[in-house]
Amino acid sequence: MTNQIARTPKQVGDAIRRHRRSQGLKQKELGDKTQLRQATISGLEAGEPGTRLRTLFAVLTALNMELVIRSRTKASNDKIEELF
Amino acid sequence: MTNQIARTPKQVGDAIRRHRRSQGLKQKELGDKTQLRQATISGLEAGEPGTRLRTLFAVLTALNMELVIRSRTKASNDKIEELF
DNA sequence: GCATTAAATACGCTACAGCGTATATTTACA
DNA sequence: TGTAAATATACGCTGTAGCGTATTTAATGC
Repeated sequence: MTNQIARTPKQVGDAIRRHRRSQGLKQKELGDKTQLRQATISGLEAGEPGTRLRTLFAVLTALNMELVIRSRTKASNDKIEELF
Repeated sequence: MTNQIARTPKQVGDAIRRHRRSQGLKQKELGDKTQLRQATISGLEAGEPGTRLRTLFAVLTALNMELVIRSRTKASNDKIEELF
């Protein structure tokens, strides 16, 4: 499944890059959709911790993605999610 | 279940506030754990879109939380998660 | 290999997060 | 209802994200 756990900005960037590429988009094209520069997308995907939530959600929305916020104590749920 | 979907900074703030309170923590105490000011926690929980990922993850870590990044196309999964 | 396209990096600039400190406001409860 | 605790807000300051623009470096295809 395409669900990515993220505990660091780097992991957020990796997940976004995967999703962007799976949709056949270039950083520049994603930048056009979000009113952000190609350089800004680059920074987000690189996991720059100074990236703002405004930027993150602009990109998530453009990629039709969302976050789930949860406790780290999720062993049982994780196992069941493997079914998908 | 305590899983919160977030598509906006505001929803992130709401989820964090819920988790903080469920752990019996004050904003000041959470600030002490994360080296952030009580005012900064206040802003994050209010959903200020300029909040940095550095700040978000400092708080998520202190609260023993994590993010899941996924596609919005999750109807079937969502239903099954209701079992928990 | 070489050309082309994509991604990373650079520079000066403006905007604003987060800081320390302090106060105002709201919430809780005796 | 009054008072203490919790949260929101203010002010001046420093650091840095994101901007436009441009270039460098890396990846892709012929």
